[in-house]
Amino acid sequence: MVDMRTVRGMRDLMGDEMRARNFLVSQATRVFESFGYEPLDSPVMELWETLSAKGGEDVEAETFKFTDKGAREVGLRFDLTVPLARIVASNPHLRKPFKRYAIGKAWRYDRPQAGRYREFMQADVDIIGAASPVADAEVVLVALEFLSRTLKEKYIIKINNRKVLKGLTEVAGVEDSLAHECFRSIDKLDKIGKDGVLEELASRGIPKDATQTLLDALDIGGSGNNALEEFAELLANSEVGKEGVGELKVMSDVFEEVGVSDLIRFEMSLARGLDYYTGPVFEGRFLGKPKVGSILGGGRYDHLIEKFCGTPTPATGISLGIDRIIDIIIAKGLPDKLSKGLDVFIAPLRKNLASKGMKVAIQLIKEGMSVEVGLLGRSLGKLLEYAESKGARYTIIIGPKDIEKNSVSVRDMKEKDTRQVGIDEVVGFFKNTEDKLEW
RNA sequence: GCCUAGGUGGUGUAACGGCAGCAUAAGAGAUUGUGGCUCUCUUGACGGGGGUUCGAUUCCCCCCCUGGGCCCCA
Repeated sequence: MVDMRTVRGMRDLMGDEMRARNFLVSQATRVFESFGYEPLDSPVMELWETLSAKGGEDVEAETFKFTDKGAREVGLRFDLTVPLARIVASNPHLRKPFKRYAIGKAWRYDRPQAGRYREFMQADVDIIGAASPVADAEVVLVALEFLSRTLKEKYIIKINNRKVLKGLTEVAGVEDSLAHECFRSIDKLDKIGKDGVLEELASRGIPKDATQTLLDALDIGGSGNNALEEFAELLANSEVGKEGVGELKVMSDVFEEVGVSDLIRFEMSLARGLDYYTGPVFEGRFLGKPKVGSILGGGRYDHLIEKFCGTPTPATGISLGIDRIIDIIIAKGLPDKLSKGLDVFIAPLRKNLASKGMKVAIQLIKEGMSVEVGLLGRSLGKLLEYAESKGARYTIIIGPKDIEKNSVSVRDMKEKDTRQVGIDEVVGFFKNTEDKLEW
């Protein structure tokens, strides 16, 4: 027997899970196109040199990296942003702003846990060449629109700014060399609480007189401009801090105007990944039952493209974690319309009547209906049972007696009512009952 | 990579150092033209490898996988 397991951390998507993913991908595509983003795809594999451009030893540890048969060092992409940066850098004449979306798989050599897979799908929008925080606000609005159509409730997007965090360390008197250690600790607030952060800060060598300022800052947060006023107050003596707050203010004004402020929280404890972001950062959370970690993340990365081509290029973007959202949607129970079954099942009662069945099926399919023809030559009872299990609204029975009369039997599976319909009038029959078919 | 709890048919579970049982799903039939009930039958499991033992699914060790935590989350 062949070993039939999947590779660690990777999964097959069947039935409802795949229906959920198709739904999410189609919704994401629709939303992205609505906002004027252009589709883009790129190889799942990149040269190792490209993937490592972001720097950091951790990248290597968490990448599927190997040597191909031509002795090239390659790896599976760990996000959709690095490939984008490569493409933008190698196409310097793209008209700006370049707004593109990409939906595809990425791979990370992580330890698998609930909601954390080694192969997962991301849906990404990015804006290249726009330095204004309005661009940052836009990608957040794209994500909000997607969430309102899919999860509908119980979600929030947290926002902060790397410049605000930098300012915070200045105000608190933390050395630059410890700044990243510091961010890493306070980012864990949700997970380990204030006391935990305090311990973390101490163990990472943050001076005691600095920790009080940092801890107080963790309380700052909320929706709308009021929270930002507190940010500004705290960072009054930091130029970079004030700059960061100013950017958030621009974003906040957009959210106020659009009327989505209650879905946004500005939080000083949000840091996200290191090295990579230069300005606003975002993270989305689902507040309901299955805890799956962040469901989206993103931010501004104004220096990444420069690393490839030397040309300073502002950029911002956001990534939706499709696999985690699949898990949420499955747990919530799939909406009926996603699991909607067949419009019509066709039950030939003799094998030699299958061709008649196919003929009728094709006619209905051309009308846009979903139709399946029974292929196993089972008894009528079994065929009806199967039709029911596939959610068929109607079953068309084709047996010798029907053919004698040049007709078929159309059974309404809900009403359990069967009537004779001429074999050439089937399409017309369903056109007239079209309003009954709730598509 | 580290710590920790687990792993029995597709799914959910039971038992035991000595025949691995139940439920459900799936397939066939009772019923070769009108389903969902019922009845009968069938298929299908001890994650893998080593050790202790007359005998291991059970006890021990290693590995793999899953969940939780840590590290990390580009």
